[in-house]
Amino acid sequence: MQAFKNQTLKIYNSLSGKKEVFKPINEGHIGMYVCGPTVYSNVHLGNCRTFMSFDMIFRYFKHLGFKVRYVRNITDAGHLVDDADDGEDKIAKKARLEQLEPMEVVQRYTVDFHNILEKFNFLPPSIEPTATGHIIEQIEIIKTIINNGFAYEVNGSVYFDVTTFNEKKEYGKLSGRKLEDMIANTRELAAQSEKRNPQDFALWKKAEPEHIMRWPSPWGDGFPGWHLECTAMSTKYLGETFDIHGGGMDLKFPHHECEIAQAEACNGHSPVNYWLHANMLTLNGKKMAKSTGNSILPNEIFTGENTFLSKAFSPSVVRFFMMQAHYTSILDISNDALLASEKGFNKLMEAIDSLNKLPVKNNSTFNIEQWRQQCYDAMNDDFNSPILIAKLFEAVKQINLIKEEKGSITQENKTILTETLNSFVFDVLGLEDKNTTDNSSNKIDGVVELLIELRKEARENKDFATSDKIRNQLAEMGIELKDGKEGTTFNIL
RNA sequence: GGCAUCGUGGCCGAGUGGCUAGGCACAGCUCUGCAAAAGCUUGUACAGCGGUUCGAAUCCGCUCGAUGCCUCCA
Repeated sequence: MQAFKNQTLKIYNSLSGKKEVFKPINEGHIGMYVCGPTVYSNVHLGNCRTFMSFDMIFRYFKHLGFKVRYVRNITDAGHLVDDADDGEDKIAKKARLEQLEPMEVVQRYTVDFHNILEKFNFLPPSIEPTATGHIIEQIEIIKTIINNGFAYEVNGSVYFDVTTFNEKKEYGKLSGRKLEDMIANTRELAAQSEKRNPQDFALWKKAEPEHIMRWPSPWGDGFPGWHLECTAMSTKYLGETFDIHGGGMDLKFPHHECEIAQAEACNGHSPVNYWLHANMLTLNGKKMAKSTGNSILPNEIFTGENTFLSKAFSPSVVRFFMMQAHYTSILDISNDALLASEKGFNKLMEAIDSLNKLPVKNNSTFNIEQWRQQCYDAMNDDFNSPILIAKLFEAVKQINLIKEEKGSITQENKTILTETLNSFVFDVLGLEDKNTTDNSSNKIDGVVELLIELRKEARENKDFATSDKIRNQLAEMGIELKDGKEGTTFNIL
C-alpha cells in the first residue's frame, strides 16, 4: 500500500522557516535522523515529548506506506557538562559521582530510556547507534575537515574554524544568527586561549591523564566533540544528504548549526533537506530541565509519586495529552490539563470499544469518506495531531448518536470507520487501549458481568437497595456502571 | 544586551483576512426507579494601543508580558 501517492504532505522546515511540500530524495523512501538522549541520568518527560513527536511522525510515514530508515542515536561520550570545550564529560562525571565505570552509567540509563519508551508505546528506530561505536568514523571526518582547511589542531585538540568556514559558506543559517553579531556579543570566558576564536568548537579533545573515556587518534589520546557524532552517524547510515533531521528546539543552536557546518566542511554540501524541531514541554510555565530541578520523571507520573500532580496518570493518557498539542508549540503540563485529557481519552476509547456492537442499517447519516480525508488532511498539514484528534471526536459523536439510534451507518461504512479509527488512534498516534488486557482481568470482567446480571434482577424486582448496593460498592472499587439502552456496561477506572 | 518564538473564552489547546476546531469544566433539557453514562442546546474568546482594508483575532508598527536560545540540556 502506497497511500503517500495520493496525499500531499506539507512540513514546516526550520531551515527555510516555511511549510514546504515534502518530497523525499528517493520516491517512497525516507531517511530520518533524530538526536537521541545523552544517557547520564533518567530520561525526563521533556525528552519524551520530543521523541514522541518524532515517533508520531515516523508512524505516520509508515502508515502512508513509506519505507523509512529512522536513526536515533545514543550519546554515550563527548557531551560535556560545562562550557562546550572546557568541561567534564557528562557520562564521566556521573561515573565519578556514582563510582561506576562510565559504561555502567551508559548501560543503566540506556536501559531506563528503553523501558520508558516502551511504556509510552514507542516504535523502535531502525538503527540506534552510539557515539562510542563510531569513533573511527568521527576521526575520519575530522581528518577530512582539516584537509579541507576548516579545522586546526592545537596541543592535541582539534577545533573547527568557524571564521574560515563562514568566509566560504554561511554559519548560522539555521538559527538565524550572524557570526559578526555573535562575535560582538561574546561573553568573557576564562581559560579559552587555545582556540583562535571563541566561536570555534571542538571536534576532538585531548584527554587529560585522569580522563577515563579516551581513544587513540592521530592527535593523541582524546575523545570526540559532541556535535561530531551526529554528523558521523547520520552520514554513515543515511548518506551525505538525507531527507529529515529532527531534534528538540534547544538543539538548534549550537548543536544543529555545528552539524551543518561540519557536514558542509567535510562533504561540500548541505546534509539535510528538511529540519524539524519539536518544541519544549514546560512545567509550571518553565522549561523542564534536569539541571534546574524543574522536571518530572515519567515513572513519577505513572506511579503518582510526585509533588506536581494529584494522582497517577497512565502512559497513554500522557501520550494523548501530548498529541493534543502541535509538536511545534510549547506545551505546558499541569494537573488540570492531564485530568481533562484523561477524560477525553477515556471517552475516545469507550467509543472505539463499542464499535463491534454498533448496529448497522442500510443508510448512513455520516459522510465517512469526507471525514476520513479530513483526518488525512490534518496529518498532511505538518502533522497536525490536535486537528486529527478533533476529527476523531467527531467520529465519537457519530458513534454515540448511532448507539442512541439517532443516527445510522451501513456495514460498509462501519468497516471504513473502524479501520480508519484503528489506524489513526493506534497506529499513528500510538495510543493503547487499556481495555485490551490480560487473562486475569478477563476473569474480573466475568465477575462484573455476573454482578450486573444480579443487579438487573434486583432492579426488575424493584429491590433498589440491593441494586444500589452493587452499584455503589463497585464504584468504590473503581468500577463504574453505565445503564444504556442496550443494557448495562461498565468501565474500570 | 543580542537572536527567536509566542500571548486565543473558566482551564488545555487548533486555526483562517469575512463562513469563527476539539477536549475538559459549567448550566438547561432528554433519557433513567434514582444517579452515572450518553444525546441535544446555550456560552462568540483571540494581551493593549494605533495603522492597512469594505472587513482582522488573522497583515504592519509600537507597548506590555511570557518563554526559549546565546553556556550543558529534547
